Formats: sequence, C-alpha cells, structure tokens
Amino acid sequence: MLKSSALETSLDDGSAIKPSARQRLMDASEQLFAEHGWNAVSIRTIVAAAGVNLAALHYHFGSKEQLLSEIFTARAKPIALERIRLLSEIDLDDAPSLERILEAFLRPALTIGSDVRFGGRAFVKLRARLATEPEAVSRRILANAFDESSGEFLHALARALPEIPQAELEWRFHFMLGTMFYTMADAGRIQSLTNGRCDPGRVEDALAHIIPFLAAGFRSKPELKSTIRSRRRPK
Amino acid sequence: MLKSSALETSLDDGSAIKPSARQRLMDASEQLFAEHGWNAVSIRTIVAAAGVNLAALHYHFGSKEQLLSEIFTARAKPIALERIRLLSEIDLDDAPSLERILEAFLRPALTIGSDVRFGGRAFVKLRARLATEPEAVSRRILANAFDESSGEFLHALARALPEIPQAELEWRFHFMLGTMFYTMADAGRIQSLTNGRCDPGRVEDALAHIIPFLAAGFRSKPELKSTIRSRRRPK
DNA sequence: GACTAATACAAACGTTCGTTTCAATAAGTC
DNA sequence: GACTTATTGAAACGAACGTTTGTATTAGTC
Repeated sequence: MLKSSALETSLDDGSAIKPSARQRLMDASEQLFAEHGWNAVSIRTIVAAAGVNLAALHYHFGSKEQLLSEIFTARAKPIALERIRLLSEIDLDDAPSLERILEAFLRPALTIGSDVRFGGRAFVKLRARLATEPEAVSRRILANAFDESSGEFLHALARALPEIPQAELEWRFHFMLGTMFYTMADAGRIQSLTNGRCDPGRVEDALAHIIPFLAAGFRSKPELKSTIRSRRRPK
Repeated sequence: MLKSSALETSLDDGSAIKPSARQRLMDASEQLFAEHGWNAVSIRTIVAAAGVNLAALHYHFGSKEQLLSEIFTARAKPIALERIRLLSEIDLDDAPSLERILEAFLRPALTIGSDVRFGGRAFVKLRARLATEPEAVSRRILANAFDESSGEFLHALARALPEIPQAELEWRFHFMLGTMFYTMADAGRIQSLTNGRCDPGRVEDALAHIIPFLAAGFRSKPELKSTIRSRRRPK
C-alpha cells in the first residue's frame, strides 16, 4: 500500500520521479487508444498498464470518454498552435508558397507527439482513427480542436491559388485531409503491398513525398464540368 | 410463430417475397456496421433490425466475425471484378490514359453497393472504416479482397507513367488510397467546414473532382531528395 | 496531535456482450 | 404418417464492460 509513495520519495533525489497517477493514466491510455482504438481498450487494461487502481480513472477523469477528451485536447492544442505559428511566418499578401502552406499544415500533424515517450506516434495514429470514427462524440472533439485552424488554412490556400474557385479548393482540402489521415493512420496496407519499401511511419520520407504530390493536385487547372460523366453515358 | 413463413407464402404471387433470415441478417448488419462500426453494434441490435431470433445469427454465420467476413467478401468481389473489367478495356501497351486508370480504380469503389437497398452507401462506408481499423482481423479481410487487384493497378500506373520511379509511384498509390477512403467514409468534416457546399456523398461530384486532382499529383515530376528536409535543418 | 481535503484501494454494482443449449416447429423424403 | 433435416424459439451461460460505493491511507493546515 505504501509502494507507490515509497518509490516516489526514494527516487526524488533527481534521478527519475515516478509521474503522478493522472499522468500515467494519460500516457498509458494514449498509447493503448492509438494502438487498438477507443472501444477496443477497456479501462481495466488502461489501469493495469498505468499501474493504478481502477477507481483512480474515474476519480481523475470522471469517465472513459472524458479521459479521451482530455488526452486529445492536451495534444491538439500544441499542434494547432504550431500550425498557426508556421503559417504566420508566410507572407500571404505576396503570392505565398503553396508548398510552405502545405508543410505548415502537415508537419505539426505528423510530428508532434512523436518520439517523446512510449511508442512515439501514438497520438498521431489516435487522431487519424478518430477522424474516420463514425461516432458523433469523436468527431465533435476533433472538430472543436481543429476546425478553426482549418478555416485559416483554407483562406491561405485561396491566397496562394487565386485562380482556383472556392468550391474546388474545398474539395482539394478534403482530399488533403484524407491523404494526411491515411498516412497518419499507418495502417500497414502499403507496407505489405510494397514489401516495406513505402513506410508512412518514416515521417520525413512521407512529408517529402506528400507535399509535392498535394501541391501538384492543388495547382492543377479545374476541369470543365461533366467531362467524366459524359464518357460513361453510353454504358 | 408461423408469422414469417405465412408471410412468405402469402406473398409469393410475385409482388414482394420476404427475404430469408440469412439475407435479412446480412442486409441489416451491413447497414449497422457501416453506420456505427463493427465493435459498436451488438448482435442483439442486428437481430432486432433483421427481425430474426438471436440464435439465427449463429446458426447461419457461426460468429459475429464470420458475419462481417461474409458480408465483406460478398460485396468486395463485384468491386474487384468491375475494376479489372474497366482496366481491361484500357490498352496498356500504348500510353494508357492515367485518368481512365484512376476512374477504373475509383468508380467501382465509390459506387458499387450504393442505392440498392437501405441507406445506399452502407458498404462504401463500411469498407472505408475497415481500412483504418487497427485490428488485424479487419485488415486481413480487406487485404485478401483487394491486394491482388491493387497490384495490377500499380502495374498499370507504371505503364502510364514510365518516367516516375517505382518507389514514388507506390507512395502516390498510398496517397490515392487515403483520398479514396476518406471520401468513402464521408465523415462529415468537410461538410461542416464548408456549410454543405462540398459533400463527398454526391459520388459523381466526388469523382469529377478527385480524378483530376489525383492525376495531377501522379504526373508531377518527382522532387530531388531532401528539398524539404534541408529547409528545416536550421530550426 | 486533531481536523480536513485529496487520493488510493478492494469489492461490488447492474448491464451488456458474444455465445450456447435444448426443445419446438417447419419443410422435405420415403 | 414416420423419419430426417433445416430452421426457429426462449432462456440462460460466463465473461467483460463502465461505473459506483465505502473505507483506508496520505498530505497539508492549524
């Protein structure tokens, strides 16, 4: 019963303080949620990994859902801030660089939360999972955290690509989100298809490929309507 | 207790035969899985929606997982076949059209299974969900169904774009998958961001925008290495 | 040292999960 | 009609779920 406190005090000579139960719960659940999804991880698994009592989770967070929400906002804020910071370094009034805007949007999403503790890309994967989760609660958390900065980037893209209609830009922004989330999810599909040659887990590799790809898509001239539809009419 | 068979025989004058319990289970669970995900839907919800007994599910399918597997393969086969059919109509030996290859890959995925019964895009969404599901079982089902045709399309793309290195092509194929799945998932994020102007649920709209976007990305000249990396070194 | 608030603990709560059992019924065969 | 097979029915199984309860322990204040 004295175990944890004894350990904590015996180590506070500066070498390695054992984190608080609250922090350990957040760390453990972030990793587990990312690895297996929210529904698939029970709170008993979490408290076992964190080494705390079952009731501690509800004491500190109130509910499993609130735990997810707190983890998410704690991670999301630095990402949104870094995005805005990188964006603010770009002069939007003078034909801003599309590539720099894309990197300002993508790099924080793919890197922040990596290689800090545990398995590294835990939060990155978790976020990608939530983005395609059907439950309303997941999407609400996500929208609250990122919709504002997304609006700013749409505006920046409009400045960089004045000849692209707004509606077209919104579609392409949607496509960019899909590319980003799928890369973040690191689902293993492409690794198995290419025998590991293509690995979205190598973040710098991924960024180096994704930015030129998306930039070309964004810059392409919008097609005249129904070029696609008309071709299949005879069928 | 005689309800179902009485209903069935009384209607078999050709007007509307009540489908078998097995079929009703597949229809109901396809919709429910697509809407809420596999874990989130209990088999009691399914049998209630299908109007059958709880034991009927295990009688016909053996397990919940097997039910998912059968639904998936039943839908996936027509998609893979239609992809191959569309691809076979393209002459790969003579500078094949990139746009046609992309359409052959994307259109079956976005359309097949739509507007047949129920809510229409059920299977399309379900498949997108499984693609980002972390559980191994989901991905195994998906890989079995589609990896073969994916390989053929990678080959076709290499024919259409001989100047793009194989590794680059694989990355771009990965990005295409992300764009496709996110559009199929129809997560609602972009609708709320654009007040409904951009709606991935309108399939022909989506195809008309996604194909030129991806084609431009695929055609773009591969960047020299480390253009991106070198810029952030000072940081 | 007494009092108070914060945290930890073990145990149980009621519910829901996927699955199984076994008897009852329907349909098919001879 | 007897016999066999296919399907359905109601009920229960054990396990796991998120959550709550009540008590013990710690830490801080006077």
